[in-house]
Amino acid sequence: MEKQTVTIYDVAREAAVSMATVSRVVNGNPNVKPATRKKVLAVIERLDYRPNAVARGLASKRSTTVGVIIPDVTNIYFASLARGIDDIAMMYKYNIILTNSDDAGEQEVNVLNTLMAKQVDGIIFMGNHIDDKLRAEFKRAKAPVVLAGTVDPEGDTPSVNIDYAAAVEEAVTNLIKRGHKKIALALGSLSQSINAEYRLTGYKRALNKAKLPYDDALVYEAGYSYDAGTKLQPVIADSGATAVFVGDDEMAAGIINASMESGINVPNDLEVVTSNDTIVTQITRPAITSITQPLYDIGAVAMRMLTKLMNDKELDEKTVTLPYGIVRRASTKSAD
Amino acid sequence: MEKQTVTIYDVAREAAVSMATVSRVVNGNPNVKPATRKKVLAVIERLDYRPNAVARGLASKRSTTVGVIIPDVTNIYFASLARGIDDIAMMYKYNIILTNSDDAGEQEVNVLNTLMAKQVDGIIFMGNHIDDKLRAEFKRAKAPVVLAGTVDPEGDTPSVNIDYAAAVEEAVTNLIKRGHKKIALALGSLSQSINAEYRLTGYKRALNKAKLPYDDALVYEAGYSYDAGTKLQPVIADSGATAVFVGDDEMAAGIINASMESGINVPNDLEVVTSNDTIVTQITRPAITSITQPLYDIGAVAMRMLTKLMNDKELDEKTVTLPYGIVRRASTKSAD
DNA sequence: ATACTAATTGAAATCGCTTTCATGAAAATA
DNA sequence: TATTTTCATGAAAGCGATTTCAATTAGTAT
Repeated sequence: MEKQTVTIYDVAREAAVSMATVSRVVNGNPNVKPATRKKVLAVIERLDYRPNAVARGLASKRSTTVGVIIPDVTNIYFASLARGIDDIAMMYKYNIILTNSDDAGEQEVNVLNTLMAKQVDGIIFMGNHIDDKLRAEFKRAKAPVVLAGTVDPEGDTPSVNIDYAAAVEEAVTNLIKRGHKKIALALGSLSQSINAEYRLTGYKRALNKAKLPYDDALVYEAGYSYDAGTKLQPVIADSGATAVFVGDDEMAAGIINASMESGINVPNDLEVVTSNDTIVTQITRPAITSITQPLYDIGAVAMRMLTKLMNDKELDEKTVTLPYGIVRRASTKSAD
Repeated sequence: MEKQTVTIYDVAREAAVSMATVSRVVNGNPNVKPATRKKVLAVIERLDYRPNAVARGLASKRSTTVGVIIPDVTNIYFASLARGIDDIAMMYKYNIILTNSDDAGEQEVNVLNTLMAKQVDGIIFMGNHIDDKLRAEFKRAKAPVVLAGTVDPEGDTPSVNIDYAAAVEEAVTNLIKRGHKKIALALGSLSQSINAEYRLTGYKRALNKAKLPYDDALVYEAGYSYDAGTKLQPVIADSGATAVFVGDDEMAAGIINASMESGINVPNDLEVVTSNDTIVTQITRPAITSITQPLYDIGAVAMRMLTKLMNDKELDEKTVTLPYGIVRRASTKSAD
């Protein structure tokens, strides 16, 4: 009792025209006499004909589908970018094949390959690190790739980001201005270039400018999770740091809650600044001062760039840097 | 300078076999002499041949792609389900076309149709409400549909859920046991059946059992967001309720924070219980007592059911009800 | 009317793969 | 050794569209 599918051929027959003509009206090709168009449209309506996108993809070599590689959908930061991506994609009539990579290099390469096999017209990649293997795959891919919220120090792949180094530098400088001498830096893995080459750089620049010594021991590599934050807190407390810049909001929440519970007051004993301005920063008590990023827009702009690339248009700029901000909340003392 | 694509035909020629044979080795068909297989594999390797999934899909009428309709990826609850879905999908070699519907009926129907046009082999639907139109589309679709974390009172569509009514009943009963007489119920729209027909039912059952009067005025329809919670809090405070059951974690967080800030102590003046046990429940202070749901598993099980359906197998049970729990945290006083 | 250009159509080739069916070769049975 | 079966393989017909190119019609200017 398989449901019967109506094909372009059925429409052509019923409307007494050729498949070519049906194809034209379906695709809005103007070279069709209005009367013919009307007739075909009527048959399409009557037969409830829906073009088969797969057949169309094979014939036209365009799938109107783009691949999106994301470390983990349940990560609000990346999910927010994904939302921006999908909205713009939908606006341009593209669909999204979404796959989680867990930030694992091997998995990323795999996923990239299955996406290419599915003939996606383009790819948006999100991740915390890009290694040579991945870069090689990007080059090899015949579909354009755009990075969203993802840095590649090599910079040959188009990307959309904020200036992480500058943002961290500014945030840390604010802390320094308020008199802090020992400022901890709580990040994810330093093997990820966003940490090693951007956040750490911004941190060091701020110290340098203020002629404060850089101390390795104040830089922590932990996971990007609430639990990682709670576990890291005692270590930070022992270090004697009076402020901490954190690379992830949930981790910051963990640090704050663990601090308060062990009698360390935030912000009086420890000021905390975080990176992503997700809803988490508003939920904690105290709420968390944070770098603000136009998350949705990072995704949206990346997708816009990709549509250009997919239509063989030139990009105005290969590396788009969106503005960031800093919003002060209760986890830091009032400025100056 | 278009990159040249290697087709099955090229491989066949180079290996001096027919396309059929190449197809067989690519698909792991056992009817190929080992020597031949080896030879073909070598050519595939040398030419770096990758089967075109679109062509394959057209020929075989299976796209190894499933559509996933989600209200909003940035909603942790649904994103968690999506993660479970994707992991299992990947395990079975399926890819996910993910689209946001914003819970809007019209958009849901649209999306469903473009998914069908893309020839997805199956669909997983998540949403807060299913109306007749949508149900009709499900029937019309020739691909199987499974609901994840989504109730349909009509119950003809296979689905995976927890027993929301029972969970709410238990949670509210716990509150009643601790002496509460006026318990507020903060939900999303009552036009959504999960609220109107399940949560509200569970709430009423608990009251009934305890012979407490049901009062319309204690049931609130708000949005599922942090801000909705902060806005709703003063209203709840005015109602004289001493406890509240909330349908969404972020909303619960808003209620808690607003309460504490206006001098209403949680749990002493107001006990709060929420529904989804997302990370938010651990981040707030006090942390929130919550119904626990196996979010990841709901998605995973739904995807497993879908794979069966896609392979024309019978389902053991059409409606799967996974176990829920209740985890006590600081937003309620210690039981009994 | 006549010739010429522009606007509409249709025929047929493709897109890259799967799959059925026929066939020759090799293995098993008599 | 003759006869069946079983294995491996290839030829070719789709799958359901797009797209090129030629043919036909309609329009417009002599």
